[in-house]
Amino acid sequence: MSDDEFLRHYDPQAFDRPSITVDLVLLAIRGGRPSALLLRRDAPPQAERWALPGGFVGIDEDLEAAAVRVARDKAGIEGAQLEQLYTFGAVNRDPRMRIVTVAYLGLMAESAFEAALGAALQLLPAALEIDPGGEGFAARSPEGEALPLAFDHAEILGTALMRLRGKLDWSNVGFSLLPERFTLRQLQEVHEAILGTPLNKPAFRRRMLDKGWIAPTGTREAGASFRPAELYRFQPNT
Amino acid sequence: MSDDEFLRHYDPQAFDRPSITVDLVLLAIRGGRPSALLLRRDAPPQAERWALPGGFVGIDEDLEAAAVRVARDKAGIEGAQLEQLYTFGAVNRDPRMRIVTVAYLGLMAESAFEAALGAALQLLPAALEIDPGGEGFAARSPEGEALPLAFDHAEILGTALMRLRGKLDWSNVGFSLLPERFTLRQLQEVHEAILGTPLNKPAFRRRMLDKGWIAPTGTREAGASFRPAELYRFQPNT
DNA sequence: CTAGATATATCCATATTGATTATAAGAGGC
DNA sequence: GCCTCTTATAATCAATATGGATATATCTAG
Repeated sequence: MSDDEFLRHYDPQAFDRPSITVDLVLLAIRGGRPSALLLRRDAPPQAERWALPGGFVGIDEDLEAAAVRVARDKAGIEGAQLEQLYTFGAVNRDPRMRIVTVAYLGLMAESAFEAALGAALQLLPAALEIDPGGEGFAARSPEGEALPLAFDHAEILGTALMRLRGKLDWSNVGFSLLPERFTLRQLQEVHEAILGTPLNKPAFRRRMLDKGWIAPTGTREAGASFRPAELYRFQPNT
Repeated sequence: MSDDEFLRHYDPQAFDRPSITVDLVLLAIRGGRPSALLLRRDAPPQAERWALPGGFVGIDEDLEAAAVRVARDKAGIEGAQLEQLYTFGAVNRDPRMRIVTVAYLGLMAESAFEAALGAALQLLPAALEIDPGGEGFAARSPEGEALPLAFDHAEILGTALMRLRGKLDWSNVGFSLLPERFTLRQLQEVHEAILGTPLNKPAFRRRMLDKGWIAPTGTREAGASFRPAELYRFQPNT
């Protein structure tokens, strides 16, 4: 069934007010690149395109509660830390009917990302390649194919990447993408993946330590064939 | 009619999906303080409390179009420059029914603010006194009385002030609050009003000029009984 | 022409940043 | 046990940005 055929059987005037959904941008740094969890649509409209996990907001459900529920039901993620991103409400963003969606951004460590992939087999990890020039990006499958995105989800993902870059050096978003204990090099790699540019190592160390956000744990990374680095943990500012 | 009495005649289950509204935070710097345009509610619920201008989003209306329409119809502001602020959707934020509201932020020069006050007589200019400590604020009438705010509109206004502070030194929000041509001292006063702290004058001048955002016009301010200052205009970065 | 007020420019001490170089600490080969 | 390799961590220096103070310029009012 094509999009056109589907729409012929759909009554867009069935309701007189917009529906409200939440859509989730669930991100981790995977192999040095920001990556999002996407679902392949198997029914029209936009069949075979890739979409963000989402769902309708219940009449007695807070927006954030709906987002947490979608994270659990569609991505197998329990107790996700979600932040409201932006609300998308263009009239024709969904061909079926008027839907306003509140996008949420969830950040997780690579291990949680892999766990979600294992728990919900329909999920695909899409690497988001940031254009060197600046604004745009491309979503690619693990095999390197460009992924066509459904509806306005490319715009939502782009907004998420911009938000991430903007908050990087004054908020704790960097730590949300790392395990509880991490080395300074891992932290720097996360920053570099988000910014898309290499950073100066000593200056980065100094800035991070001076901010007072991280505390050494006294333990060191294991399994390296060279000098192991100190493990730090995130410590909200006093 | 009290709120309780009103609610007894209201059926909160009349509809099965949330309604969507836009609420507008219309700000200017007035007499050295951030000030917002508010409307006094004359009917329950929350009668006699002060509310942000707002309205329902039409089924065939983009979110931003609805915000522009509300700015025109309820505040007499034509062609407002509005930026989406945040979406508030707590289940009980409105006692009548489930309403999700998308808040928009509009900045204007003091002259446009005064013009709006003259055009829509129901509007009240509320000065927003930022608590010295940090987060909170108080809304005061021109006579200095504390204004009780309706629904969650205090939270919305607080979010607007935080957004304004956050964007101040890397975006053009400062210029949106000034007339087309302005002196460096006016620009500094706007920044000080938003931050709530005095700023170093030579350092402020240097930073603003170095950013390349402003260009001298060659004309000078008039009517001063002392040396007139150069008038600058905003020039988006090349 | 002078006084008063404010704009604008200059100067210096200090903090921050980019970049390079030096030292420390572990693993593994011999 | 010692050497080498690799990376972590520290130290150093120059360049830049910032806070604060002072000096100079330019207007109005009288």
